[in-house]
Amino acid sequence: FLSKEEASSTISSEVLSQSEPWTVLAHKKPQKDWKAYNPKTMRPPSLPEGTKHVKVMTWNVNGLRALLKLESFSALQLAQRENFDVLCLQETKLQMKDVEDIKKTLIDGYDHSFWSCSVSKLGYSGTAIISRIKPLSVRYGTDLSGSDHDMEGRIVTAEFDSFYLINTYVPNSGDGLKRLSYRIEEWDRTLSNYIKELEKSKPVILTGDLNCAHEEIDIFNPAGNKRSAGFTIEERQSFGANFLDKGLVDTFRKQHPGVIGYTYWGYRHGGRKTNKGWRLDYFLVSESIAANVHDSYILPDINGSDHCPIGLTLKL
Amino acid sequence: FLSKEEASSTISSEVLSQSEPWTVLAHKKPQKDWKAYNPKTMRPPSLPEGTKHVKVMTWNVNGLRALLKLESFSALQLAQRENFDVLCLQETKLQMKDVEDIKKTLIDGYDHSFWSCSVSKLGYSGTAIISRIKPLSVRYGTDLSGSDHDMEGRIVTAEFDSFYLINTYVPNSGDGLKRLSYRIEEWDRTLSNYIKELEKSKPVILTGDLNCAHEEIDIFNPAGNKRSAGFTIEERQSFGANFLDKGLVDTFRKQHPGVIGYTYWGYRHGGRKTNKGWRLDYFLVSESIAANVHDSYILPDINGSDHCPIGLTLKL
DNA sequence: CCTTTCACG
DNA sequence: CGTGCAAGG
Repeated sequence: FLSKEEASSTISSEVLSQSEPWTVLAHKKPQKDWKAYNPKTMRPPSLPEGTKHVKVMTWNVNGLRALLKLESFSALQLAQRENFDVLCLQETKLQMKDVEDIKKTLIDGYDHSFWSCSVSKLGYSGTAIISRIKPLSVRYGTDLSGSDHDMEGRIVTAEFDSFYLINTYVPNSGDGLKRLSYRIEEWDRTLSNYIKELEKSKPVILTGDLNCAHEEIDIFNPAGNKRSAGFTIEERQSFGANFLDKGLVDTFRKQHPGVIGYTYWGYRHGGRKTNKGWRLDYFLVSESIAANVHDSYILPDINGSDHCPIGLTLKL
Repeated sequence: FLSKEEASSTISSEVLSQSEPWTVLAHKKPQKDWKAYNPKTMRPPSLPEGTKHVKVMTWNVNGLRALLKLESFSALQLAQRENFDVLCLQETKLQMKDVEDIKKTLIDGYDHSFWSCSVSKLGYSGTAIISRIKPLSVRYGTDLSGSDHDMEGRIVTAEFDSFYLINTYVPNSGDGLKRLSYRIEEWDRTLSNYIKELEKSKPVILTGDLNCAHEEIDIFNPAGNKRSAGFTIEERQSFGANFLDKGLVDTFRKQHPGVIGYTYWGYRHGGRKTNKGWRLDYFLVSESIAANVHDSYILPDINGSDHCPIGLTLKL
């Protein structure tokens, strides 16, 4: 993973030029005038040389150790291709005891990494921020007083010069929506309040697996998933009320209105092949920096997890 | 598994001519004048055409579904090569719900199969007898009255014209020998009594994973395993008292005195490569038919489990 | 080491 | 379907 040994290897065409799932129609009957997202045609040209900017990527890896075992995947290639400054991970499924070994595999340059692991359930959840820029400060959990009440390793915040970067893995509402009320009344509200506190000093970038497809355009089968975790009306309204209405901008949607861009395809029904996907992973940014977003993009061709990575280029 | 589709395929040299683990010395300092078993040189010539006989094989497969997934293994090839009449399996790790699907994969000719599955712990233990001869009767468990008290699917008996075939997976005494007293006082004694009852009507063949290396010759490191499950003095004495002293003959040992022939190599320390093995799998037969044994043999070159199959050719 | 179940997604 | 755990051997 970001391995030093492979630092001189070239980018493998096997990994980087896959089949193009985003060309598959999102639904048998595409509604209205929606178009499918295509990163090859819909990404803006690179920023002019010398423009000050930061590149952040975020990825729910669904088990980091399993991802690193795949020969088909080299995070080094990802780093070389995307040249990101900061990488946010969710569902690392690491235990604290694994972290030191994983750190050893990071390539040179990404020397600052911050790992939050579940202490209540081993090998569950887990988030991380890996950066080549040293953050001014790092916080685990949402408790501004400093004591960490996030027992499931779901949130890490890194403070940089001009923004806070919050990386979170929002709790899934679960089978039978058993955890729906916790998700909304505890998690979403607490997170929303935490963001408002941080925004008092600096703009915020909220990223990660927010575990909600906000609108019908964000899911392949809206009608059939009205009571599915991640697309209940409760979660969608909470997403609006706690994040968008509080002044965070959904950067992908702002840049690509009417564009279908999924970031998750369940393993269960071979969803990636048929593009039966969901958009669950986001970059939300404070309104004050929304105009600085140069590109909010999706990399649907990166395999190795049921989610794909997404990226944000922000002019500084 | 014994698949119909492959019925016309030839025996793959990949599977059948492996490296020859039996040529590896059993121990750095082989004791006395023990020799390593070599199936290529130590098996008698085939019986003359037309000699009435039965071929029985037995194998602890350590999870039948996993074995069947291996491309390296085709039970058809085993059937073609060994031409067995009856196959006894242990540690199938099947649930009753799996059995019908597994039966469909049996090749033509082996039309009679009898499956015992653990009902107390799913995916644990489990035995089966697969036969091309239809048995006169079949019994699950050791209760002669017929009701089955074997909750762990450890024993199936098939009655044939001239013998009973008992296939068993003897309980492991466990880490810390937690189950040693159950193993000896309950299992071995009950099994011994059951055999004596059956012998009143017909001779008995007892086969399977008896989970005991009887003598020092039957284990690679006797000194280091005196308190290991399967080589405790209690289990070894029980093996002698309950089976050998009661008139059962250890057919491999009778045919091959002073020969090291292991049937199990733990996965944990790559034991198969270094031949750090145990002889845990047996054919014990009633004295009255011991002279009919033509060959009691081991097939150490068959992979796919931590045990290898063993076979018995019995003249009728 | 390897295969099972189980929880979770 | 796939990851990671835990028990069993």
